[in-house]
Amino acid sequence: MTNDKVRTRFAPSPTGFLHIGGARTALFNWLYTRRCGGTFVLRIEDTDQARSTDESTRAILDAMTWLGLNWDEGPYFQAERVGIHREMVQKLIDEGKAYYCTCSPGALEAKRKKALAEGRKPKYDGTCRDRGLIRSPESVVRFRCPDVGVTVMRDLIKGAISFSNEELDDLIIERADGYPTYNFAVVVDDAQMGITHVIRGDDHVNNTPKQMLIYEALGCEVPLFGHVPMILGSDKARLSKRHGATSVMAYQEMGYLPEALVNYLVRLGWSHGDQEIFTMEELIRAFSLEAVGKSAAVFNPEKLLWLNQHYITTYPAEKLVEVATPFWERKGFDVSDGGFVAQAAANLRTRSKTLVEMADSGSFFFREEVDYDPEAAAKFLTPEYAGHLEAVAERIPDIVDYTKDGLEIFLRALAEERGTKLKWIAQALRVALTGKTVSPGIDEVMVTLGKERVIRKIRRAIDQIKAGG
RNA sequence: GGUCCCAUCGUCUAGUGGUUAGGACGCUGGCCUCUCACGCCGGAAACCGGGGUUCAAGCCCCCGUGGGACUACCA
Repeated sequence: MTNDKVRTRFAPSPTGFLHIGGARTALFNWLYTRRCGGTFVLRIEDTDQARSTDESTRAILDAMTWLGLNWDEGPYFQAERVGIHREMVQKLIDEGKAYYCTCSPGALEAKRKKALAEGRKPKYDGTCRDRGLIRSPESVVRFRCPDVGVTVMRDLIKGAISFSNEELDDLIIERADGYPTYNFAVVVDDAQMGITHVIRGDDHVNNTPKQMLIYEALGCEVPLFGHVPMILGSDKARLSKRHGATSVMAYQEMGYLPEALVNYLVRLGWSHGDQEIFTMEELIRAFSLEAVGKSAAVFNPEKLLWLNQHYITTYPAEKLVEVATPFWERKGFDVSDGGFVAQAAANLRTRSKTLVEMADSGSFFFREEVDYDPEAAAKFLTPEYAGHLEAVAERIPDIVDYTKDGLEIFLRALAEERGTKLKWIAQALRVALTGKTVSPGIDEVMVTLGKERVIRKIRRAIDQIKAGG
């Protein structure tokens, strides 16, 4: 499978953030390339001067970096390459394979509408095809498409697809402003950059025959194509903002781990037997385009959440601290004690689906004053439990084995001594220490908080009981 | 409208002519248990329809139906 001649590319247009669909396309390209030991090129398709922004370019690069999708060449900027594009346009004109056209957009639009209304196909009628026009300020350049014959694409994912050339249009390859259009620029750039495998979204399938014809007209070798299926929203419509977050970086902000997103995305449309969890190394070894499915997939946030929780619970401790810290910092907490943050994260990891959730549910670790949940307090911060709390606070200084196991033994013994059950003491303590009836194991919480903080919190809870009467 | 693509549990999918149609998320019953999670054991849940081909079809062929993409001087 190793083939270091393989050259792939990811070519986003910088008109917005990197979205989920683009990320998966980039991921498939990346995996395929790494699997082959080839070269992954990044090219920014910014020929649409009006919509492209530097901010978008930076956001796309950031997102790819966050996901771990490094590129070997680039980023190249398509707009900087217009010289080459124009040269190639001129070459086609000189060879009679392209021609100037002065049909106005308005006239074209009218013809399209009329054709549609009459049930005919809205195809360029070839008005300027043989007029032998020369360049003028309002002229565009059209590619002369053969009107007979068949173009067949052997897609790496979808298999052979054939198109009858008769259906193809004399598409515009250079606009009146002198900039190339997508279908032309992409061919010139891919050819010139020696791209061997074009892996992209399957919304490009219908563009492919036109592009293949341009490769041939240019005298360039046609690359191999692999069209990956779209990602849909829950209503089966193409994934968009109204289905929720679609920007990759939005997931970082919501407390997702890049490993989770990568793992989720790769399984959308690709599978390897029954395996659900993959490391990057495993993916690189197992990935293949043949195993990519042909049908569109619906984005399922629940499964992403499950994977995220899986990665949070299994992340190496040091990395977990690293990614979790900013979320507490953002809430204004003191995160200077790395060991303390690490313990808090360790206590919370199995019960957090996202880092945001982890930061929220673990706020009590960082707050001196406990925020008592009214219902919890009403139930457990009562005179009935004050004695238990008092006993715990009094005995803590003398506990030698202040560990999870040691505390469990201590609390059980105390419960027996006081003629109650562990659960009642645990719940009262839980509310005293965390303010809630739901938290990590009470012994773990006590260990993480440390004797002093625990005693202070218990005292404050007792005061609260006395005050509340 | 035309061209092209697609079709197994609600969702992601395994399956390449003979399977009790498997796994995962979610849902759900139970166990574990100081709460909540985690974990473990169990359950409900699918081959879009109709014709062929074949001894045998989820798998092959045809026709429907449904969904999607494209049909720009956007990419």
